[in-house]
Amino acid sequence: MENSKFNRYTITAALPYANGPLHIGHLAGCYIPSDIYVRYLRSLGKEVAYVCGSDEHGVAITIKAKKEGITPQEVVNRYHEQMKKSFVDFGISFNHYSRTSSKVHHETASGLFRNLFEKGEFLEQSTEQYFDEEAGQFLADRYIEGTCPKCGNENAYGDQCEKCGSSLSPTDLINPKSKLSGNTPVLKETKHWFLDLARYTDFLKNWILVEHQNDWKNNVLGQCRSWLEAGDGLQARSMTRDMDWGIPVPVEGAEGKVLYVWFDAPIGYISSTKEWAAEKGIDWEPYWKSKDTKLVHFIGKDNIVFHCIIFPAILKTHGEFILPDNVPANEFLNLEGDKISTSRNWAVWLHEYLEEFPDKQDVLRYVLTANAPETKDNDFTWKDYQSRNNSELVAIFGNFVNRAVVLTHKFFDGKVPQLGALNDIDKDAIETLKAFPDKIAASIERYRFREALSYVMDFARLGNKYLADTEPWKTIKDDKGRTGTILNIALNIAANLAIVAEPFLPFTAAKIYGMFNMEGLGWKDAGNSDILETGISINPAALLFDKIEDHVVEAQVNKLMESKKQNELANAVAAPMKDMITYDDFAKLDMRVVKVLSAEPMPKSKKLLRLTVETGLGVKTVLSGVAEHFKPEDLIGKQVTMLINLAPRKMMGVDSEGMILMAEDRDGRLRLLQPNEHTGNGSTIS
RNA sequence: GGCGAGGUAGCUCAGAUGGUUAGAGCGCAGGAUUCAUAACCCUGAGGUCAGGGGUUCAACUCCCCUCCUCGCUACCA
Repeated sequence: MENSKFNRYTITAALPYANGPLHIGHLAGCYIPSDIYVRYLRSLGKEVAYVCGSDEHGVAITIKAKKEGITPQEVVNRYHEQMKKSFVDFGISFNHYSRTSSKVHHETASGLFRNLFEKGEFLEQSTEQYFDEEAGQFLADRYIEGTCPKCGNENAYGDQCEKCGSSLSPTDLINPKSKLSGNTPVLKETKHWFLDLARYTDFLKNWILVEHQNDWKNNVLGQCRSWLEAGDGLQARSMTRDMDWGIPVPVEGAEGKVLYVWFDAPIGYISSTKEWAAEKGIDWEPYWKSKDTKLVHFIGKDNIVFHCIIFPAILKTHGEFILPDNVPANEFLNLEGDKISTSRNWAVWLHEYLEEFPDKQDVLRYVLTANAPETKDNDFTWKDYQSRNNSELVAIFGNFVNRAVVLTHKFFDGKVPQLGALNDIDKDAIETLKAFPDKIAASIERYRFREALSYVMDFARLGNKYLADTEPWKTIKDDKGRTGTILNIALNIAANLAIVAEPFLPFTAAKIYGMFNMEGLGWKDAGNSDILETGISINPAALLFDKIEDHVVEAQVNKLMESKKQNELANAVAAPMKDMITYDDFAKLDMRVVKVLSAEPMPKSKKLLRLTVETGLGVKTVLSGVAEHFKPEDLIGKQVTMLINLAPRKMMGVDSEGMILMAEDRDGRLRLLQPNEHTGNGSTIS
């Protein structure tokens, strides 16, 4: 929407989850884009509240705490401080960085819940959940472990199996065990409060798919469409959980229950704004309730549903709040071709980066912006990092500023020389200079930061070209006045460059401001060719960027390869032995050697093959999830091992009458188990 | 399989509402230059715009089908 109708801005960046340090994916996903946007707005002189904070609730944190033998509060305290420091270190310029364990946030979130509750917005539903009788509490999905019904992994969680990636519900698990006591949990009834999202479907469809069809990003609209237009519509979502870590549900009869972390997290933006306003002694409400406030949520694509569907539904229902004008979600950043992963240590950690690349925050900011995953997943590679540093930041940007300053010191004693008569080259350069700020601004306002940044580089190129065309090192020999004119213009290009680069490269801009003794300048000054007054002294040139040598990035790649090796080593440990069983348990299994008669892909399935086998007791049909490992012709005619007395199970409309046994390698590859010589079909195995 | 997002020069990516010889940066090859961190500046070579149909005077851009990648979702008894 047009900015002219807005008098203030509330800009939010996704609350980072306080269970680990920050990495480059976090920066690229939402903190750098939001920071660029905010710095630009401030440069324009706009009123901005840029808020964020640590997301400290949720089960994952309680599990981590338990594992380390400390309290959840101790876990979040550790990461809250570390993340907060990383943001400061990288120049992410929040007005306020809060945390969801704060008092203000507890009050705000329960207040909002209470408001919806009193309006009768929640559906109260009782469901059966696993309960640990010894610990006396209901178990979150993640607190239940058991055997994955799909791959047999004994350590699958109640919500998903990390080995085969299936998403599960706790009742799917075989032999569920409580992670609290190790006991088998029992099913017990529990009551929860659900937000009936289906009621907002029409409103959301109109608001997102009609009103914002032209100004929201494609990937965001697509995700919303897939939720809003799904066959069975929006499902009611429980806004409460049985847990003791979080914000207590402020309703009678809700003892031992807390607000769902995704209910309370976005409200953290409001709480953070409140804290900031209170410190500043101003009213927070206009930032969330005035129609002339522009609210923008910067997030990663994993958060789209919460920020475009659930949170707006909550705000809308409350009635007093404004809705986001835009939710410019980024896609994901990969690292050297692989998905970034905290648990696999496949990441570039911000705190480590700064230790190894001190004072190079802007280089990372630059690379992550130039290659930001704005429209699709992108890959960060150290080679690209090096190349962008050396051939763009050093060779174009840094080099230009350095040339202008060095020449000025060489020929004019470090004082801005006087502007004389202008020729066509000068006039063209000044014209081009005037046009850049608007061009860059237009891209920023459309959330196209990589494009905006490329214009900033073009601006630096203009400076280099101007020097190459005018050749002041030649004119100095017989025309000092002309040389002065050239350098005056070149220095003013550099000064302008600092202003438009500031949102992207704040540390570098500050260095240039320091070199030129510039103060109090903003976007409104950009485009003028007389920012630097004649006669003022500028400081000696200091290099803005340094070349990065091959061995430096090679070391980084090696470091990553090392963690990959460590992971393989960790995975190389064979799965632990299952519980002891008796011979009788074993004897119940009827395993046979069978021969595959036919095999064909199951229509409409990626993973299933439909096999018919001769069991010696007749032909049986088996559906086997091996289509990604074997072609039908790899199996036909082969003898394999089969469990034949497994109860039939219908899949995709076909009864599967047993299970083909496979060996699974640690890399997930499957192998057939075959007798070493031909054996009669139906031979027993014991 | 369903839904969503992508598949454009060696690499990373741009290409509103369809319209002249499809663009940029990097890399590469020539040239020019020496103020500058051998950097800058100029020129050039590279693409049947995943593939196949269709609509149109005209399609990278619209429609249909197929293939590939990624995300969510279902199916590994």
